Amino acid sequence: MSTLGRMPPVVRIAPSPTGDPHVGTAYIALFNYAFARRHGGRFVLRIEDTDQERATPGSEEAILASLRWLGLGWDEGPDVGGAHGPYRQSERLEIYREHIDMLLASGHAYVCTCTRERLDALRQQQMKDKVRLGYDGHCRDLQRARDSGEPYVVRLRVPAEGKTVVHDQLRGPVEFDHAQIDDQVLLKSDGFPTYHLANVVDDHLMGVTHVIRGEEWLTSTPKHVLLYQAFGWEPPQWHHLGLLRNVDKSKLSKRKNPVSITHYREQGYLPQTFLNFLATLGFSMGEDRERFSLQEMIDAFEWSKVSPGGPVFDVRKLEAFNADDIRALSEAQLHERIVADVLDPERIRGMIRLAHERIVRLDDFIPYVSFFFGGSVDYAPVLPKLKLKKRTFAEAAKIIKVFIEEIEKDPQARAFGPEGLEAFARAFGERHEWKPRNLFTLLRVGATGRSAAPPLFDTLALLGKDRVRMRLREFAAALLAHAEVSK
RNA sequence: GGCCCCAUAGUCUAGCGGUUAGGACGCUGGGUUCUCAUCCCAGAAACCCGGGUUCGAUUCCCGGUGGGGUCACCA
Repeated sequence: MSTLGRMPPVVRIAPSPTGDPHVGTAYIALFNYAFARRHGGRFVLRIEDTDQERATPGSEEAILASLRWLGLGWDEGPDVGGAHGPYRQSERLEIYREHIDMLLASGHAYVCTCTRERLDALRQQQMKDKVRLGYDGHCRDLQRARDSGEPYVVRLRVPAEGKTVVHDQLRGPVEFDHAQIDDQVLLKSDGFPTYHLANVVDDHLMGVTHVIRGEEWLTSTPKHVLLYQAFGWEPPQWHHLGLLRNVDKSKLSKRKNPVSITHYREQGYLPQTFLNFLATLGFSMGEDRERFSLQEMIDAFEWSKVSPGGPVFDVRKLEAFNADDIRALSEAQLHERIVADVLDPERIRGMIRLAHERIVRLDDFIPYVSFFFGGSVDYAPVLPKLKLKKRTFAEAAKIIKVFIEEIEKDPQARAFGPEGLEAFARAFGERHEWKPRNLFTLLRVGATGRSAAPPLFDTLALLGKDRVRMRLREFAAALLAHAEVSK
């Protein structure tokens, strides 16, 4: 019989610093936090920075700041320390190496020297033959040496026969045939562990008793169970929460929705309101009550009150909650919130820098920078005046959409700094045969709703990625609508 | 496509074998208000389909359908 139930639980949130702090991270963190606090347990924050290619500078700080803003504090983490550190996976490489040695020695893992080319070809062939995708076990029984100088990875030796059952606390037992499970890479050729290895080793070493995470992990959980068994450790209790969705029901993504917590903060949603809204997505108090504080959620938290489906993140209800809560604030409190979240000194300084040479009187400042605030802008006044120089409105809409897409594919543009954006935009224009002047006009109007604005790339950077993306999406739609009526 | 998860109004949800299927957002109509917002009242709107089990299924079981996730040296 497990002893897990009697000990205070230990849970964790394990974000990957690959971009802006994601709403989904806050969502998962909230449920972990509420569960831990409900039972007097520990909440650990661990940074999963094992992907060197996707690591983004400043991302870790932004994630910590966002969670702190929401009031989801952690007991152990990279900034506060704790008994099980370090709390950044990039600082735990030695630990993973030792555990890889253990698995190799016990035969639960093996060295694989297959090249990318071979694996790519294999995948192509499997897709062509319409058979299950996955590693074919080429190196499985070959006893490859690690010291030959040849690049290698280490793979999990999944038993050929049988099955593994994941006892998900929200969904009941879920069975997976071993024939369905790939020989997962545990150690990459750059010496870094993959999520699967690092996650299991760290969770065990940090004493994590309950893994509360998104449903996207459910299908890889049998691999994790196998790893616990290989090490001879007792696995934690699994809880896979439904995934937040876009309005079209697909997994919440920046392509279709603003997803950075920073964006919601700058838009002026109150932290406790934002949390309350997230809580109603999947958790229900009962008694027809949906307005409650974090503390009230903690006091009432039970898994039976959590539903497994993936809820749509519909900002309209959040808006209603927020309006309600703003009304309930005193004037002093409202003042404090506006100063802290909307008039953030750093953002204001950025606006002052841009307005400095362009205003006549001091109070021109507010109207001049007004487009930096708020969400959508009205394109109706500028659309009739927009000159496209031999391009149709449909073409313009198209290029805007492609622009939004390609931002994410470019590391420089993704970071959303002025220089990176400009370099990207110029190259983008060349690639798609759009003159900078015409392309930039389009971007300016789309992002600001004005034909005259401060230098484009400083402006975009200061507006923030989510706001720009959201407005450009709406602008593309407005261009299309305009094309229709002017036919 | 294989495997896995999920399924009550447009959206978030309550329900845990017998209910006029409840609440919230949104929507519609009306009232209060100099306008707007607030506030108040009223209304339209849901159990995916087909088989079982049962005296009785929204509720339990099976199948289908639909949606989602996942199949990387990303997490």
